[in-house]
Amino acid sequence: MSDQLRRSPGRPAAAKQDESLSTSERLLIGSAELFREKGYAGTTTRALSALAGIQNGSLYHHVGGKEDLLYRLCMGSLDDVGAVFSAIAAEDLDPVTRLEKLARGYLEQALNDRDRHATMLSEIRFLSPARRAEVVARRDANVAIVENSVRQAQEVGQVRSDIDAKYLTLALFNLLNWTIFWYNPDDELSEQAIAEILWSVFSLGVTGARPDGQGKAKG
Amino acid sequence: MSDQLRRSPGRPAAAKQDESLSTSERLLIGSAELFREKGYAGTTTRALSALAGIQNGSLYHHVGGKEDLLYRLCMGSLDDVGAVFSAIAAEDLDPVTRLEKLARGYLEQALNDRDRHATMLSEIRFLSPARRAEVVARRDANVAIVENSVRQAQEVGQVRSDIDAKYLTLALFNLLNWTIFWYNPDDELSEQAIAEILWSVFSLGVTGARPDGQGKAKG
DNA sequence: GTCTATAGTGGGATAGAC
DNA sequence: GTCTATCCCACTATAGAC
Repeated sequence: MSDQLRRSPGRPAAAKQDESLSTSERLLIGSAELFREKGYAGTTTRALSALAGIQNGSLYHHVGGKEDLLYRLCMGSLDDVGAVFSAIAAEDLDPVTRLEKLARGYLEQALNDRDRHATMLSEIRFLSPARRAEVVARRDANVAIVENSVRQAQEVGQVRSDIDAKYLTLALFNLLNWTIFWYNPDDELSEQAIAEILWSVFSLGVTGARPDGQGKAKG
Repeated sequence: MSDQLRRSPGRPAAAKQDESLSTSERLLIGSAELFREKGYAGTTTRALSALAGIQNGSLYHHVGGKEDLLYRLCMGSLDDVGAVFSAIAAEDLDPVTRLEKLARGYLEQALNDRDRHATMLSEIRFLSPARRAEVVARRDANVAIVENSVRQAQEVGQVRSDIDAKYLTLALFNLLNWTIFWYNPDDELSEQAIAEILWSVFSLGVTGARPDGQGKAKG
């Protein structure tokens, strides 16, 4: 796994100074930082090289080009999530507990690896069609694991069945994904506290139980 | 209001052909399309000009530069949301009904104006510091209206108080904002059906009521 | 209000020495 | 594995004619 390629949570950009990393590793970490901050199109290979402490020409000894870095970041991020998901899926859990572990595992990965994960979420469109398709397929495989858990939880009656599993899954990822764009580890709440809040809202919202005397405001 | 500057929902890019619009209007609509598709940094002034049916040099008769277009899109989008919010805030509603109307109004705006809204959400970072601060302040004012509604709903006991209004508001915007990036009007579900699902999950998740015999999965 | 032409800059990527 | 030097292209924006 690529644990060592992840910046410590909440640390400022420091790929340049870290002498313990190889140039290729610094390039990967630095590209996640820059792609997140300035976007893929707004990041120059010169800036990437500088952050890794090499000259522009030297970059092409390590990667085929700028798009290579984006591709590796996307696939790496999704592979890490996939590994976490597979481990959870292999456990013997009741569906809603599995769903909770999937959601918490995903958020933990995303928040501890925000540069790479945010890049994966928002810069996929800059990949070539072939690579984009590959990355999207990888992402869809991860989503499918969650959707299956939702469906199983519906089948055993743990989760409301009045909404299709597809849309409950999308709602869950809405809740988790957008967090990456405002979460700040220096703020008052820890990553675990955020996970607690989001799961608390989602799990309650998804069980199908309604408080007396309120019902849908529409009706 | 800038209703006429919005593409019909779900229509493909057509700013170039629409003869009923002025060049400036075509530029604004076209820039939203391109910024959403290729990002601000990935969009060239030549592509913008071409989409509006003029030559590159002519663009500068209408706008000071590329950033102008981004600024106008962001402020326009936020002003429209602000107008909707203000109208709702002026109505005499109980807090949770007001909250529902705010959420539905926001989603309706966002989904009917996806290019501009998505651009506002993801390209703000490319504005100059001064303009970015201005746009962020405008956005925060809109968020504050929702957060106030959440807080009032908590005070009258309509919404759970075990989570700070700030984070319930963030959760709500998580749920709404990310939808823009996957919603497709050509898919099976209408914008109203999506709103129904998301509000259903959020409102239930936020009332604080829990089904018997389940409670928090954490124990 | 639009055109053509172009200034001026900076980009991604390559070549070949060390 | 890194350097310097450079090619070639694309970009934003301007100038001035019509």
